[in-house]
Amino acid sequence: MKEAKAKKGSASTETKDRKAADKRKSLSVKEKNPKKKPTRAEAKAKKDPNQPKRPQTAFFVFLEEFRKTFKAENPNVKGVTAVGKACGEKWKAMSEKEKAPYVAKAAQMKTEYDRSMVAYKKKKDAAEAQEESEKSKSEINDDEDDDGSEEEEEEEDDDEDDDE
DNA sequence: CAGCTGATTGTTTTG
DNA sequence: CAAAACAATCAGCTG
Repeated sequence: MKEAKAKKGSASTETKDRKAADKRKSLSVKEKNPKKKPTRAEAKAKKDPNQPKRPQTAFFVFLEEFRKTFKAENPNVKGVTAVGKACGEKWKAMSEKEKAPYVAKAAQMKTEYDRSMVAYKKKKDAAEAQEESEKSKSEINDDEDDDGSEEEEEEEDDDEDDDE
């Protein structure tokens, strides 16, 4: 029943939000359209085992916790959609201050991701170099040795601004 | 039996 | 710069 696209009368609250939602869903995972060739598909095809996944956003961090709360009070909840919607509205209702801890957590995750990305980048760079250099042949050299060479350092400026 | 879908927003990614 | 994709989760449905 996916054809049931009838959105009926949009209950209440926001109504203009369905922009990237349907799109992303339509052609994201699973290639239904053989003609369509999403660019990412190629990258996915490779699916680098070392490529770190994207860091969860503050919303996701909040979502994880929210799910527990939501399910705790709504054990009858069935799918993720219910929580998603509820969380979405709640998230919007939350003040930045309340989101702050979640945002901070997300920022931390991003930092970790950044670190992983550097390591992955090095590997990737080496892999590409190897690919270009050696077209065919048996590679196989799996040893990790660090050689600090190029690293991107980011400075963190602490500026606290609190306003209510 | 096994795997995808759906829904939320935010960050990452690529063009 | 902007649009697209994907990040987690979980239960339900489909092949």
